[in-house]
Amino acid sequence: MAKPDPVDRLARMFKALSNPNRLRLFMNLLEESRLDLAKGRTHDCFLAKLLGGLELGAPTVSHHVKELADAGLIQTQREGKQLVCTVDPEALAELRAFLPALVAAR
Amino acid sequence: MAKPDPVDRLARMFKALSNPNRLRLFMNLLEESRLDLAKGRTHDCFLAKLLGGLELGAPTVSHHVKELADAGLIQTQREGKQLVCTVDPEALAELRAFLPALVAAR
DNA sequence: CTGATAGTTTCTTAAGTATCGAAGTGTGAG
DNA sequence: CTCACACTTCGATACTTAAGAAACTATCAG
Repeated sequence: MAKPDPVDRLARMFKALSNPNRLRLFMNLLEESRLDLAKGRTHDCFLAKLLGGLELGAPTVSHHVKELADAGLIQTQREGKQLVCTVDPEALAELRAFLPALVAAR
Repeated sequence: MAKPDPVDRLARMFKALSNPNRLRLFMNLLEESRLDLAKGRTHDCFLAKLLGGLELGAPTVSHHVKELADAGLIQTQREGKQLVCTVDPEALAELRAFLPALVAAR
């Protein structure tokens, strides 16, 4: 119903990553995911951890996380007092699908 | 002088790709590049060709192309009456560099 | 229940964006 | 020189965004 156009979906993700602070949040999450995987744990982490030195107010972070979630890049779920964030594998797949074009070009 | 932070540069590129029409323009350029490569020609094409069915006014396209160029994704050069656009290989490299994180996660 | 912690909602403000119409610039053809 | 073509610049308009302050909600410890 919304807009199933794949290009629009992709643009939506890029928009979510177009803000430096949001991009950093997402990259922190990716990094945490890798670390957790290395340790054999599940790849997710809660909000405060994502901040990693960013100087942002709580409302702003909340807003950014929502944007990432709306774009489909991450999933969130409450766990006690904390909000656990997880990278969405499907979104990663879509992003990767954009790359062949990049790799083929050159 | 400006802001050499690589994350900021990346965010800048994502911003340039965050508008559906601009993303389509860029993808068209990538596609043209591949075709031209296949034919042994240089991988670039001029503006009108980029439109590929998009219904945008000339000023809007001009603006979008400028955005892509400012973000470092493409390079432009005048050739007679036309503006020739070329994908910037360095930008592609930077985008690709973002992917290892994507691939490693999962 | 009380308090503390973690995150959310609402509202506001300043700044940025997308698009187009109208007018302007550069180039080549005749 | 004149004209048409391809693109650019300059508004103007309508819309979106980033950020935080203040107030709110949810969860847990004691």
